[in-house]
Formats: sequence, structure tokens, C-alpha cells
Amino acid sequence: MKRDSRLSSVLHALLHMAAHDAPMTSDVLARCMGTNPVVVRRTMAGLREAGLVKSEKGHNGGWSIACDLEAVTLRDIHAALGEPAVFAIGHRNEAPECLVEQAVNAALDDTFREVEALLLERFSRLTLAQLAEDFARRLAAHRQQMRNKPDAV
Amino acid sequence: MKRDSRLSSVLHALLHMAAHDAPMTSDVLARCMGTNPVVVRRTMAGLREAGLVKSEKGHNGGWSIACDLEAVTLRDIHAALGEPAVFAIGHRNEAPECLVEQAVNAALDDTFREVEALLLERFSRLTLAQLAEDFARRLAAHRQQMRNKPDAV
DNA sequence: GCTTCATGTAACTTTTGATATTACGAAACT
DNA sequence: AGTTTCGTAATATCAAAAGTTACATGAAGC
Repeated sequence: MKRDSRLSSVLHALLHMAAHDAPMTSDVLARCMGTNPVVVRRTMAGLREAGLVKSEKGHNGGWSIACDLEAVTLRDIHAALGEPAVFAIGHRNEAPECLVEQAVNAALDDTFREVEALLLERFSRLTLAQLAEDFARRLAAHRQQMRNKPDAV
Repeated sequence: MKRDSRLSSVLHALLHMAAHDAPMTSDVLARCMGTNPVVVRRTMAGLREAGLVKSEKGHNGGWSIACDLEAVTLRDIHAALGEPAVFAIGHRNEAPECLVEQAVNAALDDTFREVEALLLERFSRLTLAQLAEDFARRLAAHRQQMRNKPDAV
């Protein structure tokens, strides 16, 4: 089952953009995310509509953050991506005749509904600022390490 | 994102088998699940190894339940299917160099770990017997409805 | 013992959804 | 004007899952 990595990609892009003063082009973002500029534009389109980023054409154009990192949560970004399916597990048949299958679907639906609610709740507690802070911590630790062992990889 | 419906399919099959005295052939199961007998065998192979069902060759052969419906939970069945991925959302890059991506992955991993734990906990509380009971309830309700409106679809 | 029914499994094909690519238009800057 | 960059439609590529074919194995019935 191949997984949808748009959320992860977009977060990656947003944090890079947050650390940059100037706009970043789709091309640069694509290279740093290991994908294609058109894919970047397509993916970011949802975020632009949600007002999380803005894009500018022409020289010195590109993408930049248009929101408060403290205020925006993963929940918002997930929504901006169109609330893609969370689970890789589902039914074969959405509205079956068979009563056995109806019973199975009902039980699974209940469970997935509850679990998805928890996921979204967790998402809504994670802000971009928190991620940025965690990144800053990792960067400091990494630099410290480099200082101690300048030759190590 | 296409969803893996094996869990749902297998539950459907198990409940049908539980309601049948004689073994059911892969062919019959496949027809009732809208799939292919070879796929049924492939999918059920895991359950057989886990001792949840047994298969017999030749005349009057086929699949039958080999476990206590009260004792077996969805968790067991999920395990017997090889613990397939639960989430449709994941990372692009499992072990990135980029510290930004590491921070993003760490946050998402934490969240998904917690949410998956809840899902598995819920699965472990749902027994086959409970599903069978729910089916019986639906069947009774359906029969009642038929009795009241014998002409309706 | 021979035939039939059924599973077991490997190899192969088809399907499908996601991603990537190509192409070209529109806007903005120099 | 010419270059840069986004916007987007159309198309191609790819990979994973599902389906199919083919054949071997074993069990039951005659």
C-alpha cells in the first residue's frame, strides 16, 4: 500500500519557507523535496486557497509563508490538502446488501471514526511553530556535534 | 488512495463460515465476496497459519472456522493478515539527511504511533462473536420488516 | 484405481491510482 | 522585448494490488 506523503512534503516545504526571507521557487522546493516543480505547484495550490502561503510570478517570484506559524496546525494543513483519506484500510463495498457485510462495515466504521477523531485532535494540537522549534533544536544539537567532531560525517 | 479491504473481506467470510455447518469452498466465498477464488486462498492462508480457520481438499472440502468466536478479536485477524499498514499517510523519505524533514517525520511518527495504538486497542476489544451477534440482530430486524411489509424490496 | 473436486502456489497479466512529465499560456519583473 | 516564474491541462510512467492462468497435490466417491 503506497502512502500519501503530501502532508509530510508540504510541512517540509513550509518549514524551509519559514526559514527563508525571500520567496522560494517551485523548482527549488521540488529539488529539496525530491519531486517535480509541477507537483509542488499542484500540491501548494490547496494551501494557497486556504491562505497559508502565497505565490508570486516573475523575477524573484515563488512561494512564501502567508500565515502565523503559531496559529496554524497540522489539522489546517490536512484540511487545505483536501482532507485526504487517513486509513489504508477500508471496505470492499460501501453499501452492501448482505447483512453480514453490513454488520462488519458498521463495526469497522465506528472504530475508524473514533480513531480518526483522535488523529485530527492530535493534528490540531501541533502548530507549525512547534515543528520549527523542534527543527531549531535539532539544528543546534547538530552544530554542537560538528563542533565536537569536525571530521565526522 | 485505494484502500486495503482484506480485513473487511475476511471478516465477511468468517461470519458466513461461522453460520455454515459444512466447509465453504473458495469458489463460493469468492462469489459472495465479489472476488476470485485464488485471492480468497491467498488471503485465507495467513488465517490458516494462525489457526483461525482450516482448509480441506477434495470432495466436501473447503474452509471452516477453527477457533472460538468469543476468543478471537479483530486484532488477531489483523495480525494474521500480516499487520498491513494502517495509515494511508506517510513520509516520502524514511531516513532523511535534512534536519527539517527529520523534525517533521518525528512529529508525524509520534502522532501515528499513538493513534495506531488506539486502533489496535479497539480491535482487540472486538470479538468475532460480537460481530456475529450484531449480524443476528440485523437479521432479526430484517425478518421483522419483511413480515410487516411482505411486498417491499 | 480412476475420476472429480478442491486446495496450494507460482507465474503472469490487468487494473488503477498516484506521481511525474510535457507543453503552453499568463503575469511580473528587468 | 525578453526572461522568469507560476497555472493548468493533457499525457505518460510507475508501482502496488487484484485478478487470472496453469498446474501440482491430496481427498473423496464410484
